[in-house]
Amino acid sequence: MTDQPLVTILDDEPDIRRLLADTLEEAGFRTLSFARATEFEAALRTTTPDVCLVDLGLPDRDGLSLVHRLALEQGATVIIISGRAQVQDRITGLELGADDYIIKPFDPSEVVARIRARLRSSQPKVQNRRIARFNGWEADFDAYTLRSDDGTEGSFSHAEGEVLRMFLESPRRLISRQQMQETLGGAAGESFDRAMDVRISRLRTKLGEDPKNPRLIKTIYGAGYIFLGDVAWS
Amino acid sequence: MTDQPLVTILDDEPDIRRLLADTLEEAGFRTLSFARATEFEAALRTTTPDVCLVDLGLPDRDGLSLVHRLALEQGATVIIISGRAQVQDRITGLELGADDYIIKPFDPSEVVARIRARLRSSQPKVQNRRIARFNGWEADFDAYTLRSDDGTEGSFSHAEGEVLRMFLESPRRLISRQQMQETLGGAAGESFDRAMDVRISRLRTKLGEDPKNPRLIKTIYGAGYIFLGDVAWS
DNA sequence: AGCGCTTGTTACAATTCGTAAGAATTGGGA
DNA sequence: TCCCAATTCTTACGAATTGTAACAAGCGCT
Repeated sequence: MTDQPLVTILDDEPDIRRLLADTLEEAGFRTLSFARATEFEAALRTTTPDVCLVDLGLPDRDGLSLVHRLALEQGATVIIISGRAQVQDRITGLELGADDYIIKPFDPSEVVARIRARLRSSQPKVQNRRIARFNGWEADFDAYTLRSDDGTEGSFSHAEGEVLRMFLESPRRLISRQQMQETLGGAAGESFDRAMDVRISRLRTKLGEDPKNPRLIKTIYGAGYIFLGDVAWS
Repeated sequence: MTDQPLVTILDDEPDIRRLLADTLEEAGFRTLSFARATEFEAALRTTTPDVCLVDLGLPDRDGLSLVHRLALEQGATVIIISGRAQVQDRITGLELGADDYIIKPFDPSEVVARIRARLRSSQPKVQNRRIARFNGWEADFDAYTLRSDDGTEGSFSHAEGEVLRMFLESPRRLISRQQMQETLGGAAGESFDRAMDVRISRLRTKLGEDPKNPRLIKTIYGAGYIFLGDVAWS
């Protein structure tokens, strides 16, 4: 799959084959179409498709046993396309090893989307770091680090991170004290609200805020806090 | 994961939650149910579900952005359950990273079958992968050796390897102390062992970590540990 | 038994974080 | 404008959590 992914189409109706092939190629896939299972199986000996679309109810073979062999024994990714819409049909199809089950009549765009979903899940999952950039700062919520554009690098604790995350998730929006306590798990502690202040105070210090004139975390007297900043998550 | 797969259910309707939980548990899954996205996200910091069922149209958050963060950024397996049956809804859901899209009203048995299909496709990762490379290190779990790119070569013990493997199998994920005790055979209800700390301390030493500023194994006070590193198994 | 390696336990140092207390700030009314 | 009470900020301290060195127990090998 170094190039474009290869999708095979196995269906006895020429119209369906053509519709699928056109849509998929337009979406950037290579396709190979087959009308009969025997042809398809012959081709499998020389090619390894990334996804196999298989129509059930083929004339020359029991579709389900084909799916079973393909999926469970050969480890291929199989999507069933079938006119049989009963729940029981879908369940047996999936239990025989199919990765998805699409009902006719289908929307070609949805087929594309479902193929992409399958390809995605077979890719090695690269976990992105949860990083937020704002006003000259970069907060890494996996590494618990806070880097400034001027080079200073520090770290924040878990409790500080919870507060910072709340701010960064809803910038330029008033966050009431009570709201904070609820989301930050202060279920039992009644005097937890003082702790909140301390967390914010410590966070302000780490962000280099001027106590007289905070630019990022502003206090709204009697209402809560508001975080001013242009946040971009990545 | 070693035990039965864990499925999380996020839906604001209690009846749906109960229906899904009952069916899934009867089918042999462990389940965790949540009514609101914030609770669910809080739990995600300490647990790693195998499959997440997410209802769109939650009151307290935009469901699609949640799916996006879950699926593409955190690499979770997400199945959307939604009352919105339009093709376009399904396509956007899938393109945002969902692995499947089930329409309400659904048949619980089909949900089970689709969950199984997802688990099946993520199975091959538990194969004979015994060598991991990460951030200039190479850990061989057959030879119990640890090689660094700069040439130094050492070995690690079985106990150290257990911890290291846990980290390498879920990088950038918070691993709670309790979770470690459970998977590493420690009996529950035991007086809290400091043994885990010592294992980690020794592992840190072997990885050449700076005690003041660990780069790979970070401690989250009151929560657990997190392993930062780009892991590639072979 | 003797040796080396691994692993758990203990003890003490370091860090985190809530609480308390007093200082500072805000907003409304005299 | 000035004053006062409510609210918020900051600092210090202590309990809980975690790091790590030192010691001891267990195991395999010769």
